[in-house]
Amino acid sequence: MARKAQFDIQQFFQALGDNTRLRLLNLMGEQEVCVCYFVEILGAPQPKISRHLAYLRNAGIVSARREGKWMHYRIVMPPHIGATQILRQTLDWLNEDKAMQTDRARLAKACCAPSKYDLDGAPLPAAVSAQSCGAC
Amino acid sequence: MARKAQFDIQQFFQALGDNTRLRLLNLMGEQEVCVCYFVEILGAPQPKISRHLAYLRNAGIVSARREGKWMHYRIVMPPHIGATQILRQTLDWLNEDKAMQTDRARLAKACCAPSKYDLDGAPLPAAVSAQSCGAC
DNA sequence: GTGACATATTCGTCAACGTGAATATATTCA
DNA sequence: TGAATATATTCACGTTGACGAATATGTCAC
Repeated sequence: MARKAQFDIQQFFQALGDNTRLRLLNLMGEQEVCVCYFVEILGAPQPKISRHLAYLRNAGIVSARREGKWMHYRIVMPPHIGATQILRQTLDWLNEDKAMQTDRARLAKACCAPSKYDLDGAPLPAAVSAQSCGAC
Repeated sequence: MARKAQFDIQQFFQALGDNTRLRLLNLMGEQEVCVCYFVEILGAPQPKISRHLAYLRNAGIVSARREGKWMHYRIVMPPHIGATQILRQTLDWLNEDKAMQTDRARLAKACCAPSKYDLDGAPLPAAVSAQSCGAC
């Protein structure tokens, strides 16, 4: 018993109906991102980020992976192809938004920026570590 | 001043995050539908239907047209193409749901069914009146 | 005008959500 | 073991949303 709940349309859209969560999804895009970058880039208190990530996880939209002290979150495409397409469409939509572009730009150069959260040693997002980060 | 507010992503998804509203959108599909059919088919109190329709209207997803005593609602595709595609995708998704199919089937034959709301004389949905409703 | 009908709005209540502050848990290092 | 760091959870509070019940508005027929 206590089976994993079936994917819920209503819950899916509710999860997308918050700007903070949209910003998180926008930053994840196709890559895995460490929580500390969310905190740094959104400039929001860490518990707030954590709660929204838990909400997304509970809705089945993201999954988490622990790596030492750090937690990595990534988007997991829904089991339903329609939902997957909607999610991709949404990410494309966010791509066009000015503020969202700024967020992504800040993530791209986060490996160079000092921060109050001290990201030295924090795991880099996949896309950043894959390239050599020319800005450094 | 008091310009029409810009289309809001967050509000858009919030509007989709309720099952009653999803049922309403599913019934509208591409056609215009009279409120009395919503009340009849959803089997919900009329004020509840009206409030959800107002919510959708406020989010810019549907528009209303008065025809005598009756109000017709229809989906109005959002000004942003990405939102339009998401909305279409959502309608396709709903199309696959069993309960949503039942709702649409009941709308299709609503012109034949007697009802406590007495739909005699109520305006028929466009798709129903266009065809000759073979079931009658 | 009055009455009947279709729809919209208001009111009160309750649950869900978003938030900051504080605290708890988990992991690593010494 | 204990300290330091990263993340999660809890608590209290204000806001929003969904709801049933009651009421208001708008339109038509007479």
